[in-house]
Amino acid sequence: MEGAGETYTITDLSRAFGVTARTLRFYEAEGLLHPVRRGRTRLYSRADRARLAWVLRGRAVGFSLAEIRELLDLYAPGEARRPQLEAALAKTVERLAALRAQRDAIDATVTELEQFAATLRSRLEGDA
Amino acid sequence: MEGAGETYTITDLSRAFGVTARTLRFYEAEGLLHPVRRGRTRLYSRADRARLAWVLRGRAVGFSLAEIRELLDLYAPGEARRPQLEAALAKTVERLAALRAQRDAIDATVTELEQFAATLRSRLEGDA
DNA sequence: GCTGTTGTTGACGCGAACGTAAAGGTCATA
DNA sequence: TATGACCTTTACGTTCGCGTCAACAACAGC
Repeated sequence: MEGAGETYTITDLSRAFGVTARTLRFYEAEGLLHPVRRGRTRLYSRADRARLAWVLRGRAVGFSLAEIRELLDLYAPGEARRPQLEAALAKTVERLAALRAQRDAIDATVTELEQFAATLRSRLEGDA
Repeated sequence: MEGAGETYTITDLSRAFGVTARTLRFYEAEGLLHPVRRGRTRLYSRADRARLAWVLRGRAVGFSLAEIRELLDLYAPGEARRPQLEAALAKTVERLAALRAQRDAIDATVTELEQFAATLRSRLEGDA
């Protein structure tokens, strides 16, 4: 019974998520992560791990780091007054709409690529 | 009965698609569009229009311009020999897999954001 | 004590996707 | 003819998301 849950070094996390240490330091500089320090070295908590997972998924779906930071800040209100809750809800709804639109665009592209693949296959067969 | 179908000026197209003329010239320099010239000024055909639509949708779903150019080139084979058809098919299948993965990531994020929105709403209601 | 591994903070570099002048051609219209 | 609208090329500037040294500290093992 030492402290409060596991901690991770920067290489632990970088390996676990397939990013470089540089990336993690950059994310910290951009306000996306806030690891504590033991001396000078960074110690990442499980909360930091979860935040990182969020960051990477956000990035994968096309959010900019600035947008991701916004969303993360909405997630960690601390003390949340009504107008801020409303603002958070509004922004969240906004993001949802954008994400759904993006998914629709992807679906449309997938459909077209599937058709293209089908014509390619038929041309290959007819050539056999 | 003049020529072969409508043509568009650079501002026609930029307005129609909500991009700047600079963007269209840039896409041409990158080999994504190939408008003909009347004198020095660019004339875009309906085929160019369709290509542009493809480019913008590709960009919206996260493709780089280089990837988009690849796909466009696959679409316009001219004379297609078997190994090139096979290569085109392979790349297309690859893109499809990537797109489906991205869509899944988006779905997961949408789900989480919906839950977050729900908790925000309940906190706002309980506060009423 | 030396080497190696892992960590740190700058600071400069880079590719992608354009933005933004700068300097000028062409055409219509007043 | 000159004023403006629209087009051109050339070329440097900018933002984002890191990569890549450089120079140093801290600790482990031989």
